[in-house]
Amino acid sequence: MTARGRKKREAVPQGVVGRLPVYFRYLTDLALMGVDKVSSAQLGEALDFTAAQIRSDLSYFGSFGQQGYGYNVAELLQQVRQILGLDKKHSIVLVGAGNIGKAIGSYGWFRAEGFTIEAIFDIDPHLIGNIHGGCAIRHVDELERYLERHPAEIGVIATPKEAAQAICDVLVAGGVRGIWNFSPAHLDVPDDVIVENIHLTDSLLRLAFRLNERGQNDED
Amino acid sequence: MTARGRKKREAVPQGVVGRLPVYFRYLTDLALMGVDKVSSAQLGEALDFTAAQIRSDLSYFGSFGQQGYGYNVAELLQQVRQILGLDKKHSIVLVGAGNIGKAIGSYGWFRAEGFTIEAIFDIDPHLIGNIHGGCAIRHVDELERYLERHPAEIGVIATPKEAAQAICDVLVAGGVRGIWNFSPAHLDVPDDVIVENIHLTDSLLRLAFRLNERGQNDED
DNA sequence: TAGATTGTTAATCGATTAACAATC
DNA sequence: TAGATTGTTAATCGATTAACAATC
Repeated sequence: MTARGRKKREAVPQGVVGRLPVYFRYLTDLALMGVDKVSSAQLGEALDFTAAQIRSDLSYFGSFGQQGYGYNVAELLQQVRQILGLDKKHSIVLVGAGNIGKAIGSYGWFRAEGFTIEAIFDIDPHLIGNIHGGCAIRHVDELERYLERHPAEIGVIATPKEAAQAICDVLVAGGVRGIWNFSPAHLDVPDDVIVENIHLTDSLLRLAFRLNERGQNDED
Repeated sequence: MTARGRKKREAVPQGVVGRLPVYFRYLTDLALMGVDKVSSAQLGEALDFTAAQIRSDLSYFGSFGQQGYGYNVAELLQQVRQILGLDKKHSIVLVGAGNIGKAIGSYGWFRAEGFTIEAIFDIDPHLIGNIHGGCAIRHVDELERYLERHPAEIGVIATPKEAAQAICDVLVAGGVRGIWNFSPAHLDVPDDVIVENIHLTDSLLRLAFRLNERGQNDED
């Protein structure tokens, strides 16, 4: 196989998918700092992974390095961008204009990486019409009709738990292919829709557990 | 060993820790719905885990079920609460009063589960003195002195990336035992401090990858 | 060339699952 | 009691790591 080619077609393991964004973040930093080469050993050192794991992860997607040299930062970054799908544009509709919704709507990084928030919806009549990041807030009742005319790739759910599944159903019926879920609800979707969860409460509970666990063991 | 006893002392695997909050969330729902018994098979069905995995996870901490019956919901919930450390109070200082900080400060669930936000800090002079969830916002320059007088268990970092490591260092020097990090920075901390990250950008990139991956394979 | 580092294979490690004796 | 379901052991599966031939 020639270098750069896409390789295996088996689903990429969870762990690899989890590490790709970490590589992306760090390579972006290196590029910004003007570093132009990096070895798997150096990457591993900086990110607390083994060098073997990094090489193994990257080899899922092709051969991006050179023996005796390592990886060219700019080139590897470009490859990781492509692997992540950042060479394409991504359209987003955002449901829920509370604090979380506002945080997402105003985070410039997304736009810089090709994610565009096309529309924002909320149920609160007081918010309707407000402009947020160049986007007028519409009433959530219009979501269904909006999606008929303006298909979107990603739906963001930043609503209370109670509303989440119903909104999810509307988004899926409206044709979104991925859901970014900030509510603590466990969403039911068809197999061909991808759900990525940000469960704040779960995260805090994991922290609480680790703190508690440490406390338990210190008692010995 | 008698039932309910704590068992092994090896560090609990990542995967188990990740699932505990899911069990907790679902058991809370069941209890609220007035369900009083549940089997590992039923839990597995609802949560997309195998029954064996659930029994295996729980057995890290003790024996909470009864052969031929299953688990008493209220009792198991109580046990999981204790395992997660929710029977104790947790004090929090929050740094960064932007949208994310506001979202955390105003989320009632935390308080209900024993997490108390003791103080909020920001660098913006315009925000200082504002009251948020019963908490006045202080200038971040006061953080160090504040922690000397009021030790806290958890520090939340909801600042821009650039400020994150410096704030983290102050929090750690001030004695916090855990960091809940919302910035995209990779934080360096001593071994005895626990970091739990919420990397929004990584999460969106994982979603983008899965969408892109599906697209690639559909082309065949 | 000599030194360095890749991509990959084989060995290891750990986590998940299947199976079942124990027993409510 | 008969039926059901636990907690745990052994088998399986998958992911990580170590090692090294290939080669820049």
